[in-house]
Amino acid sequence: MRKAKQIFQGAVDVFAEKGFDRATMDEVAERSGVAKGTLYYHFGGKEDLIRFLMEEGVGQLTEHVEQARNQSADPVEQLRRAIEAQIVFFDQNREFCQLLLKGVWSTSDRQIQFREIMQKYFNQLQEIIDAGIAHKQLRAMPAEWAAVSLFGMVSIVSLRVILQGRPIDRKELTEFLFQQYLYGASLPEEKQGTC
Amino acid sequence: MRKAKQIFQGAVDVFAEKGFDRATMDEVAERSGVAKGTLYYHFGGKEDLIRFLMEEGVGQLTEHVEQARNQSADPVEQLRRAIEAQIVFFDQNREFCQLLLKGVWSTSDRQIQFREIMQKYFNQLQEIIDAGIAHKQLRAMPAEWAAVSLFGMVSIVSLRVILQGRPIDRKELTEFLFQQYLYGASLPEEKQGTC
Amino acid sequence: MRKAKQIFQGAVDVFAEKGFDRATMDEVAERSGVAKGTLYYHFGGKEDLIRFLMEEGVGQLTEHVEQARNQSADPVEQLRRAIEAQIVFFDQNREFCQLLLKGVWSTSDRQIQFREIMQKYFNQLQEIIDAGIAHKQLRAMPAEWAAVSLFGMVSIVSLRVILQGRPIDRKELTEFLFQQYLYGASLPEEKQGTC
Amino acid sequence: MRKAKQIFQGAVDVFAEKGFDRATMDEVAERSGVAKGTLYYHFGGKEDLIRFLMEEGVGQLTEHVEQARNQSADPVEQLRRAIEAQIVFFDQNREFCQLLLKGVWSTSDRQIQFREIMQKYFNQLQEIIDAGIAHKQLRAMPAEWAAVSLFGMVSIVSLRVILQGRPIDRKELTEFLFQQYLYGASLPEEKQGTC
DNA sequence: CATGAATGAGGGTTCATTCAT
DNA sequence: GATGAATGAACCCTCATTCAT
Repeated sequence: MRKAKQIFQGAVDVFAEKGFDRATMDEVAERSGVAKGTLYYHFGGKEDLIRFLMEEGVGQLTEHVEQARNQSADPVEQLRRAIEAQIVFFDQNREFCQLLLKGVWSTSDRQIQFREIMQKYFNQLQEIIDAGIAHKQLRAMPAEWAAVSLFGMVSIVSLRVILQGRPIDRKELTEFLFQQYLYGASLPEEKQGTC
Repeated sequence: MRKAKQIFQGAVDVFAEKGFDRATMDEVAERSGVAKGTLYYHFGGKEDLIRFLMEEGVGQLTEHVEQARNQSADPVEQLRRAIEAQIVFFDQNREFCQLLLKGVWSTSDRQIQFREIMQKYFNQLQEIIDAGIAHKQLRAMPAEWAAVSLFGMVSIVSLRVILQGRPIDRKELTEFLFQQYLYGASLPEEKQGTC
Repeated sequence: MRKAKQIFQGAVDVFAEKGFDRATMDEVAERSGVAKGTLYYHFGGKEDLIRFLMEEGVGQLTEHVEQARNQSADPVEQLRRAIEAQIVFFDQNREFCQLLLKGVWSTSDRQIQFREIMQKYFNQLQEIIDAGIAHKQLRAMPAEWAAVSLFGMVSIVSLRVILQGRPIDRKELTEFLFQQYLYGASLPEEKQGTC
Repeated sequence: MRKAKQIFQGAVDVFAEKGFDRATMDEVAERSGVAKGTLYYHFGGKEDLIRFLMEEGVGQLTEHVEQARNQSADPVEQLRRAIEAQIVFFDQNREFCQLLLKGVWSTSDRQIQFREIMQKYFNQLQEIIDAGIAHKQLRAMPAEWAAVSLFGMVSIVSLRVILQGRPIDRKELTEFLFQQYLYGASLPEEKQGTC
């Protein structure tokens, strides 16, 4: 089982750097420190390896966010923690972050399985949003769109920062995205009226 | 020049369907209705063709949004029109929409040139946002993040709908995203205080 | 079309020498004097190439025997000519002869298609035998077995001689096999009784 | 020694089904119910295993025919019994039958060793034929060709029947082949003259 | 004796690119 | 301008063999 772990790490690195199609199994093997045959001893092939990577990674992300979320019962607070947890996870797993977003937009053969894999994660966000709506803390809106747009916002900005190679100021980014998502871009004063 | 147009269309289709790496020049030629040699007569090669596609497409998108934006002087109204224009453009150019988002996440070799290509578009969004901040209609925030997160939200949700194969209700989607982006997910009542 | 001919020749040589499975496409290309890619430009792949070879070769053999046979109306004479024609053909196409017999015994995936290909040839032999039986020149017997056993006798002995690298004495071998097939191994005297 | 027996059986099955080259040591191990390493503990390698299989099998066949033959002193009767014994053996060892015939036509590397292995068997047939000629029961003919053509006839027809998956009617097939080999395809009446 | 994880040379196939026509 | 036959580097994968346990 030692080698399987090595392969996982090496594969994430290579796939993140080169993309799924341009990455070669040769390079995965080399970067993992195992022989090419070993890849095929542990995984069925390239596509199988990719699927495993995505499932494993999204599983970890989901669990990570789940834990963060469960530390509060308040939907809005859960939202903040979920955003923060996603940012932290992406920051800690920069390669996987790239991998994930590549997977999301990948070829339609893979799109289907990725969509299934991602669904677990989206469902979790939807639960939070639905709870927020039920508690009258969030306005009524299509929960699916709301979840997807949240994911889009958070990940696209996170990745942008990651790709610039800069360290992420997690607090600052969380705060920005939380504010943005919850209260939007308009001036608070304006919203709160001229009483 | 007739052939070049054919190639453009065929290439967009094929690349959108298969992704940049899985699409073959053979298939591009076939779908374009030209011989393979002709591709190389008009374009330097695969990467050159891809770059041309992206520049051309993003140019069209930018121009499309630019026009929509210029119909109003009010930054907030410009924002609404920009969002709507992007949605309309994506809806009218579904293949290119997929292409664009694939390009964004593509291999780091291409990422650099794509980032440059996209910059024109982001700049435009930033201008609007900066103007909004200057006019005290939007709250102060990092304009780059604001632009990127807007783009992320709009495109990720648009693509999601497109991929589901459903027709887009442009008005409804625009309204949702505009509201979401400007006022966020929280209840308006709460924001507007208890006057 | 020039290259296709080259490939045919090279492929027959290599497959005959190494067998279908041990022969490599690399070697076929090299021996044909074309690049490896060219093989795949002209043929779908290894299996396709093999199938083409067999069909083409058996077609030629069948036609060759057909012509020889048609020079006489007498079934027994046709039989003699068919045997001779097969021996001549094998002697002239020693590589293909080996190929053919390898194909016959090959893996069950290929066995099916080979059996179909061979059927054309067997049918021809059966026709001759059936005619002989109808004309009371041959004894009544299951025509399929008779055809197959004829083919087995002729080819197995031919190949044995070919593999020993000796030149075939076509007349002598034809005579032996014709006598053997028609009158068997027993003494003519014995058969013709002690009148 | 238990394992060696298991391997023998599994190997015969797999090699007969897939052919020597397409069969893998993995599958032999699996079908034998032993670990892959065990194969290499008992046999030197794949080629060694193949050679062992062939020698063992041909040895059994030779012995089987030897016994049948020895039950009569008459060369012609010996011939009949030899044919029958070969058919019975093939029928009882269908997998080996396929294996044997695959081996005969195999790659020239193996052809040499197979030819040596088969020689024992051919020698036996030649002995019978030579005795028949000496006793004036068979006509004078090259004993090698006579033996090889006998083998070819019997085995090619036997395998044909086996591959069709039909049960062999041993008596009927023996009779046909014996008649065919001894008296040929021509009408007996014609042969026995018009006394 | 027996095992099975690990290996890496080698095979079939793909595909961007070239060039003679 | 346009073509398509030809190319060969590079890829994914297989499988006989080894060796530490």
